[in-house]
Amino acid sequence: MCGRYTLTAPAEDLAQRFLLDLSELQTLYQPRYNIAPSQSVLAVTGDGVHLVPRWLRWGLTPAWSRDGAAGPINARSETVFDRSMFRQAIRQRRCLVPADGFYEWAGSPPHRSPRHFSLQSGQLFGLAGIWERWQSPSGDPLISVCLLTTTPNPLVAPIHDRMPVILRPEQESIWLDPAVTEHADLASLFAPYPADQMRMHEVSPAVNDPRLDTPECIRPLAAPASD
DNA sequence: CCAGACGTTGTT
DNA sequence: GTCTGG
DNA sequence: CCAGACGTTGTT
DNA sequence: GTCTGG
Repeated sequence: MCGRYTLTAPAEDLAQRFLLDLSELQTLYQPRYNIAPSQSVLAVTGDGVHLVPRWLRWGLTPAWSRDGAAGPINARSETVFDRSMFRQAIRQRRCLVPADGFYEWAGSPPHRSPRHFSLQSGQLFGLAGIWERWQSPSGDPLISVCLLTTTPNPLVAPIHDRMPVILRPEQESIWLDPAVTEHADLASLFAPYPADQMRMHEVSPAVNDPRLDTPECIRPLAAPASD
């Protein structure tokens, strides 16, 4: 699945890749090496014409929530159209969550071993997300987001049995098109991203602590000697 | 009909 | 063990 | 996802 | 709000 990710690119690259206004982005954006659930994350939504950046809480709080508690951080793409909790959002409130890497943990406690996955090109990519708005009895609306997951590709499979849905650039306009609401028109987007275009390396368990948010999080562990 | 849940992951 | 917070 | 708290009363 | 279970 996807419970941590990175967005380390400079604001200029991010603005160019997702067609966002740089000056608007710069007011809140800073590179992140350890983005965790419950935090405010950058998402890109579409109104059919423009791309709109939003800062959303990671952990979906549906409109009918009584207390506004954070909900699921992931939704299974295989069943997202069937679940009442996601039904409205998957049809009407899809978004991209910009990232340039994500973490998965291998093994069982107390020997869990984190890995960082990214594109071989090093480029930014868009994770498939859905969002919801919850209105507190008194106060500002809470807007939250949830990331879709799918089956792992051969690179991820040895580490985990799920991986996030990564959209290819040519799929992004379909994903963000409000006129598209049918499962049949979106199901093909949920395929695992090709393994031969991705890379992985082991990182320090220091990334376990969500308070650490530095380049150390993505630094490859020294590879074991091999000759 | 009403009541109550509504999600995923991983681990034991 | 389970829930909350980041 | 992992880390850390998990409680009340009364006092400062 | 919407779906499932009784």
